[in-house]
Amino acid sequence: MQQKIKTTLKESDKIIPFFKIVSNTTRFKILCILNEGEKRVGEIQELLGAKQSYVSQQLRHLKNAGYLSSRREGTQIYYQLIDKNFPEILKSLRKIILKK
Amino acid sequence: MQQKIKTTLKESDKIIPFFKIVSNTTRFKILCILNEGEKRVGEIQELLGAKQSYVSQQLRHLKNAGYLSSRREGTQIYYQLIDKNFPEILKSLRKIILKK
DNA sequence: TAATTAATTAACCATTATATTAATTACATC
DNA sequence: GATGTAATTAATATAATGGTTAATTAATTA
Repeated sequence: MQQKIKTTLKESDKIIPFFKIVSNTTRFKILCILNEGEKRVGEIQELLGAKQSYVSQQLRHLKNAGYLSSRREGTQIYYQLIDKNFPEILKSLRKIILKK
Repeated sequence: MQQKIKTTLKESDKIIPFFKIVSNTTRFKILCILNEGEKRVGEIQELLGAKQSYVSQQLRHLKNAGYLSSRREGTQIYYQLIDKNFPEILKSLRKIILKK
């Protein structure tokens, strides 16, 4: 059993970075929004009711962490979710925490 | 679809507090340790290799948030997990993130 | 090429989180 | 009641986050 604990503690290094990313409200919501499909920065900003510059900062953060990719179209930039785990995790957490 | 996003954004208030708790390495590890069964503060401290006072602070934090309960036995205090969701969430995340 | 729009980046400040050290409480034993 | 041990609490210093405003880049259009 003590061995089982040690194994779990080692694994935590792979799980905690995910928690650090999604423990920020804005970042978590961005992931939820993009989980429904690609969006422009302006659309995300509008849905969140947040400052554009702050949304942009968090988008960059999420992109650097490997959760998002982006493409430019004229003056607008579209972001999309590239993480394979997030949709599954969200689905699973909704089921457990919200009983849905 | 836009409606679906709004629903998810509202729900996030119920999910994010969990992330804030477990995004701290010490707190997450404490939950993992206690997931295997009740433990004394000293045992937890030893498994983590952390300062006793810091472990104690995080135990209080987790207790205040409703994740733990405690009982005294002589000079020692035993903590145990009372959250029903955590074990299930951990199991689920291990499966998704670690493919186990 | 000046003006406009969309988005990013930089600079900054307030708040919160992390972690340490010192002081305190609570119990047990001599 | 003095001593020792286990744990908590208080006080504090430092690092990290959250969030704002202002400046900058990049593309578009008059």
